[in-house]
Amino acid sequence: MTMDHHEFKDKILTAAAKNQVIVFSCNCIVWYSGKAESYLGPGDRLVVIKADKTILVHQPSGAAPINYMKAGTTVNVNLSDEGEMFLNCSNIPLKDYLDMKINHVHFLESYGLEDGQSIQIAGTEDDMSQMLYENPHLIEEGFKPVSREEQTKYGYIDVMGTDNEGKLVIVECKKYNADLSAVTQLRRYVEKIMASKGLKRDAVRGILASPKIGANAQQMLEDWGFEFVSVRPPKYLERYDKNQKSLADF
Amino acid sequence: MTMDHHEFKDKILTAAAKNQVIVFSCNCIVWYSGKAESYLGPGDRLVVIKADKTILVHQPSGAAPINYMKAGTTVNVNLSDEGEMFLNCSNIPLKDYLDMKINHVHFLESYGLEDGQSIQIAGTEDDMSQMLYENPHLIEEGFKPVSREEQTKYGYIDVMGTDNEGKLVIVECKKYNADLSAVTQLRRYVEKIMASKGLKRDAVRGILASPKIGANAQQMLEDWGFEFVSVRPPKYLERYDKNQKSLADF
DNA sequence: ATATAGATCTCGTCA
DNA sequence: TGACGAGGTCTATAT
Repeated sequence: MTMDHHEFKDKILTAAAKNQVIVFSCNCIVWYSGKAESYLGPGDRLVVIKADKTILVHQPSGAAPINYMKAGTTVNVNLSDEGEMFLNCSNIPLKDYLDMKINHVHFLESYGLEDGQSIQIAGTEDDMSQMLYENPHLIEEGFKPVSREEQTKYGYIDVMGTDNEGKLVIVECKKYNADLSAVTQLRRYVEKIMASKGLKRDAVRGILASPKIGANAQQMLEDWGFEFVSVRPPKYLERYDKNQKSLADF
Repeated sequence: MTMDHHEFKDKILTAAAKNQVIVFSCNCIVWYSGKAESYLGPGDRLVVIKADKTILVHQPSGAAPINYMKAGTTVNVNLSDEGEMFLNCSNIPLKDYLDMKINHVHFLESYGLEDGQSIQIAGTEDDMSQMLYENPHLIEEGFKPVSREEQTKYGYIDVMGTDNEGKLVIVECKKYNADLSAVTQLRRYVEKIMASKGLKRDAVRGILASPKIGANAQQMLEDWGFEFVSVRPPKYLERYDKNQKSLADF
């Protein structure tokens, strides 16, 4: 495909005005200025301009965009007298600027995409805290949950309850590996509760519930008198088989 | 553009075999199973298959992909007897599976992208800690930095030094707003140093250096006897003007 | 491989 | 709008 600069400019501006999703591949140089500044030398990239004017610049490898602009960006194409082409993007409220010198366009497509669907996810930390709330014996025998996802001034405590001696128990759960920040997070909640209820340290138990915990995190947990309970994340829906038998389970 | 299933399958597999970057727009349903499970009902999406077999599924809005697969994924296209088409992606080592029922393809392009460039970024937290190391008066008069980015057993301490009384000072810097986790992070470092050097609490000062700090974080900081120093993130390169005069500065 | 922390994090949620 | 925390975070770096 050959595409001259004027054709590129026309296609971009027309599609952008219609809030189409635009994608093109090109050889380019990229400058960004805003919360940080960056420069990316010449190379081939894939550029996406979304319906909400989110802009993504992707290299041929890697999951994350190498450069991007948030939704609400203004897009312009400018041609210089010397025959150079620039894609100039600005988001004034955010003080973000992204500029590309486009040396060569490999292809360009645009289309009006319609999608009102929201994703449904199972197996999150929220599912895990719900599992613990509904199956308190997974923490220990005698544990009585009182609240879940308590997002008050005490903090966003996953599960709170009492043990068989009536002592307050605060549970922080992690889906995967519990690390140092998980321990400090638990500690922060315990201290908030202590302060707000005027309790002493030995009147509150802190429990970190996760599949596993790192050695350093374990040490810090013990140093602070907290406990670790090994809990597997909730069993997800069965992987649907090749006949899609269980697709309807969603 | 009209494209039948066999043509789609052929184009995908051919381009994937050549490690081209593939992008197509389609109406589809998406299932994911791996670290979690998800379902996304029918809608229009943009799908990218990169040279390293990273796969991204994007909705028309938003910066983040709604589904993705990490590099090294195996891609297949399967046609059912009933005329249905599926893009089946699997990453066996990661136990990740992504499957799409593709109802209609709006467009498809692929191209062999070459890009050996690495991005250059200014204005990161690392730049900020370097600025403080080289301009210690920004912390306070008499501050003498000793180490930077100390990633030893003591932790990843941004800047460490001594004040004009010879007391140990630990600085944690944040580019933007310092929040509760920044305070607990600082606290963790101070405690590690205290423990490793056998120092008492009043022998170590902890300073949080950032442009601003939240009210709750400020309170926690004071509760723990730490200090806040207002520091602006490093001045970036001047925004290049419209004549690209300063582009060569990179 | 694991551990640790930053990120122009993004995204959702709630006061 | 800001604050707070989760994320299939991703990515880079060090051990």
